[in-house]
Amino acid sequence: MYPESECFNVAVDCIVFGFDDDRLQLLLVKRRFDPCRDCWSLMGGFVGRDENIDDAAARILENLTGLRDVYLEQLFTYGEPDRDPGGRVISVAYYALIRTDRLDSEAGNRYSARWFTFENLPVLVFDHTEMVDKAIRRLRRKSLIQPVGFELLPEKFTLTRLQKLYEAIHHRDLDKRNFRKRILSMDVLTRLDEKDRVSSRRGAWLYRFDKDKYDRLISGGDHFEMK
Amino acid sequence: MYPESECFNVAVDCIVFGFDDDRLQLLLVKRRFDPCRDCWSLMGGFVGRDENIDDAAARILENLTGLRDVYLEQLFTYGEPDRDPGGRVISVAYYALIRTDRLDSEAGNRYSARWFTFENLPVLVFDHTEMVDKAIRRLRRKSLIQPVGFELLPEKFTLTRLQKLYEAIHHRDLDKRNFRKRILSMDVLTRLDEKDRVSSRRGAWLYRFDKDKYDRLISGGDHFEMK
DNA sequence: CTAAAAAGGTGTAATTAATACACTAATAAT
DNA sequence: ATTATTAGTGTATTAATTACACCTTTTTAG
Repeated sequence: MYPESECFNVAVDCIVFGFDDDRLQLLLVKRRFDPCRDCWSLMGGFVGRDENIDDAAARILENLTGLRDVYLEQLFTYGEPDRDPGGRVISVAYYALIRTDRLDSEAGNRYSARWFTFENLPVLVFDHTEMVDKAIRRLRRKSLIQPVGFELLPEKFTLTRLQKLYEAIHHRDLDKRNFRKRILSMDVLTRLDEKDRVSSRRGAWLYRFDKDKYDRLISGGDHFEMK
Repeated sequence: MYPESECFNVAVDCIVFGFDDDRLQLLLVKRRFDPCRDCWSLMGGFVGRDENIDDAAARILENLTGLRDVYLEQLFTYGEPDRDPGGRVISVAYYALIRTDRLDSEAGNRYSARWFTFENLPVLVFDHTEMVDKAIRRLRRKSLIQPVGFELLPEKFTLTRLQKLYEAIHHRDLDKRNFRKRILSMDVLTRLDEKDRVSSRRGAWLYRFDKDKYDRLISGGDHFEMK
């Protein structure tokens, strides 16, 4: 500890994205303590004494969702002196991409967690709306150049569903043929010998993201790119 | 202050980019205190009690360079528990783009500051090399989609010099005609009635970046893009 | 049993953007 | 007057992106 220097509470806040009902969703909790008790908020918590910040984010997320090994990326650090009326807290925001089908709803209940679509976001405490805003912009950019979208889908998915995901993230319609042409031409998916018959009478092929193929793409000097 | 929570020293480290001699340069300081006294390091300092983190970065940068109103962008927060052997410090890294011609060399001397090219970087303390690495990647990406490059040039510059800057940032040669075509087609530069005769017998037109034109470009729904 | 409904799946032509490329112009120094 | 040096300019080729429409498969309802 450098004694001549000031000392701050450091927290982590998690922007938790999910994909359900063909919409991008956000998992929010109701604060259980003052200030702003009962307001909607991002899931957060304090960093521990000897804890790495990434680990703190993962711990807090596991607490909320019951999930480990989730895609988690540091977003930005918020440090306005008066951002939290309860005292000065410097907060490192992370965003997470989770598969809603894996969610442990038990865990969520403890925190009165609820999914919200982006069209329906409630007012959030402090600067959390700003955090969400930055997170969605980051996700949009990132999803174009890295295969992060798959983190939001179940292991097996149809191309239509993948397209709906990109449409939800970017909030615009895509052409079916061009979309398929592009994603298939990169050769990062494996088609399974299995069809999904839930959303279609005819049945649609199921695919999974193939990390090995992706690694080969990259080491060949190419990029993942979904413009 | 949330008393149940831990408390951390929070610092800021600045990755300071300059452009001189047709090369991208980095301003480093020699640490004047332990641990790692006399090692090369990024310029850093602690955040003050009621100080906004951006302001802390600006203060530290002004201390080093004598410059205000410098382009400064938060990069990433580093919080490994043992990243600083002198004690746990969470550091918010910023990168700055400065015009080397405006630099107050007096200020720099106080910190034994020196410019280094990227081919010649010394070993840096702690995780500072990682910070630099992230900063250059961010600058590369950012310079393609926002007009941040101009922050590294004097007010007035020739197109050749602007091209050299992009070449230095991206570390690859660009085609002169294609480069000019592109930058001029966006109409964000104003050509002055003035020529630079330092680097050429014939003289080259001087230009300046025109914020108004840029704003018009953006509000017209277009983007700055130097692919 | 056949018609209708609903999603799956496919290819090509037109347009636009990116790239490659080489000479003349102006001026200062010799 | 010649040479050396950087400035400045346009076009043709190639590659990438976009726009666009029909047939297939299967279930359900009449």
